[in-house]
Amino acid sequence: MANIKDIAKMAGVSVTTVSRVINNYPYVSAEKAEAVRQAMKKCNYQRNINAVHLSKGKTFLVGVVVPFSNHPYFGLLIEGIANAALNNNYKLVLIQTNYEEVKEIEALTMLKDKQIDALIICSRICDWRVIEEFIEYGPIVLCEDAREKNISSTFVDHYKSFSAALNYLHQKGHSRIGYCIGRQSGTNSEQRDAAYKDFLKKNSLTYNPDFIFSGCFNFEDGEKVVTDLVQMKDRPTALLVTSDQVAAGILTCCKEHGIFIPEDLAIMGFDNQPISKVMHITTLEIPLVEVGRKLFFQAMDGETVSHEEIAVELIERETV
Amino acid sequence: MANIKDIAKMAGVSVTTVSRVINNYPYVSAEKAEAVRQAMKKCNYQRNINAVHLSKGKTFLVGVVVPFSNHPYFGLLIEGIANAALNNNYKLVLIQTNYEEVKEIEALTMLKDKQIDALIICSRICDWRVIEEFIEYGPIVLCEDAREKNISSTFVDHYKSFSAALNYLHQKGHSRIGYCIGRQSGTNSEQRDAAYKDFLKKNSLTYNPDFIFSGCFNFEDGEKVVTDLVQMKDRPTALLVTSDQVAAGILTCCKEHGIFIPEDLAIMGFDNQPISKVMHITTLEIPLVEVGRKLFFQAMDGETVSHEEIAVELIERETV
DNA sequence: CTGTTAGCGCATTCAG
DNA sequence: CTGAATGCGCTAACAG
Repeated sequence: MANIKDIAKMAGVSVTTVSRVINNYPYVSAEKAEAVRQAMKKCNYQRNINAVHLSKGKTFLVGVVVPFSNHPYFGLLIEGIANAALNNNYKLVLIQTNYEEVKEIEALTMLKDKQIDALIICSRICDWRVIEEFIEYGPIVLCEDAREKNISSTFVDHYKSFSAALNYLHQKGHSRIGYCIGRQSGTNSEQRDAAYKDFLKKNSLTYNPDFIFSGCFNFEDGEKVVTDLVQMKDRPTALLVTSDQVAAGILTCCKEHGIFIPEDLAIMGFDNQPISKVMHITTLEIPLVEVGRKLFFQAMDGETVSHEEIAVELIERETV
Repeated sequence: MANIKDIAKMAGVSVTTVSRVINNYPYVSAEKAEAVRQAMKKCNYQRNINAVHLSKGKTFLVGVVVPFSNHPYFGLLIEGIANAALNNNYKLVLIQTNYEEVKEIEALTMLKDKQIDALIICSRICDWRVIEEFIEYGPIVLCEDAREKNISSTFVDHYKSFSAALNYLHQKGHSRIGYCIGRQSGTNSEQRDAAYKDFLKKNSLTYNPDFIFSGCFNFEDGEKVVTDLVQMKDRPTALLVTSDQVAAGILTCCKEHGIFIPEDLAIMGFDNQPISKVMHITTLEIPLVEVGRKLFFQAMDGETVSHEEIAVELIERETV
């Protein structure tokens, strides 16, 4: 395949001139520019982007770390990032970690390698100290409350929003409240658990470990929850479910087991995914696409560290 | 940041030797190797991957084109590709097209640019002729029946499987059968439509355009279908739904409208997504993760053109 | 086992 | 407005 030198030769100019027309620089005479364009067309010339990257020290690639890509929560986040990226001539490198630390380190290494210009971690698994070692190599952005840290983040204050949800449920008359969550570790989960425990304490309620269901990621995980629920003698009367998908699954399975919503069990979802609207699930809206967009722009602005808190909104429907 | 030359100088060897230890070549004396390793550690050396790429003419990046990433169908496909890729030291570049032709061309251009080593198109929007122009630049793999074409593909024969599903429904006593589909164009959709029309003809049934619902991608799209259904005087008695998500949405909304499944309406999904199991939806299983895996390996094997047909399996549950 | 040297393809001073 | 020369960081003949 033809390279810039070939084109230069063919057009009877220097490589510099070719480079200039490729990059739309001014100060090239019309005739030479035209000659170059002719030559390029004739050879079906395409510049080697790797050479550009090497030369410029930039790749226009941004890495995105997610545990799974086939999950609506991350799907929406990715969508937001992808759209912003594409509009800014950036491409996305998706790193699916399955929550394996090694994969996340691989992603970090890509930043160090300069294979990507910046890294967005949608859900962190590595310890903060290992992340820290990489910040000198390029912008790293987190989707969790990192106000204490010296890297940018876009996040919802899960302590605050979980508290709000809890209080909402309480004021609706519930005092036996449980919650469903994905993984138990992680900043977000820890914030929620803290909110939960503080809520309990404040209202002099006792902590019941059976009321906490972890490993709840997808619709189908709602089935396990209901299976457990059915076998409990003292069931919670309300459930805070950190994903609308799971809430939908619970709702569906409850119907099968004759558990009426919200009479027997109040359910509150999270995210305001489309499914929650169809199923009339009361939920806490999180504008994930917008979060993704913001994450991207923070990743682009490697200079300044900023922390954007995203407001959530309670959407009252029919499951509480 | 230190480069290979600095390390060479520091270790008192040549760059080649440094390169050799970096790449674990044999034939390097233990002492020199050790000296190099020391120097690398001391400088926290990291090789610039772009230089490697330029030098080798390879990027270990494979592009994946999907219309949306937050869709369970593509999510599963991506998962399969991503896992295979990661196990083979390849990274994934995700190109979300939203079914815009330009985006797909951008992806094709990345191949031409040599920014990616191969391209997997999970759902094609471009005309075949434009794809064709790019095959000289690197392996392009399609997830659709491309047996007539000179590029590799992994696919299910949608004509065959749709026919099988139709016959199954027919033999269950249905003759008023409709179907729900994502987009109407595209190889897969056309194959299905052909199967549908042939089925109708063979059984002397009349074609009713109202029985075809397009734009059905997600759970929430089931709502529209049911809204339409409710207003029809002569409803179909069975629906073939090309996505379990949509089937689940239809099922859920039907319940709300007092339409009993399968008595009033039989529903058959596609893919055998987890949600179909929870909701007991009869479906046609497509091993998407496996499809993704195969796509990746075809993309890697740029030499040979192969076509892998994937068998589907009918999973009988309770909605037919 | 080791080093020299010539690319990989392009961008970018710096003179003219 | 133009081009020669240099560098980006690394790999891979090739010669020893």
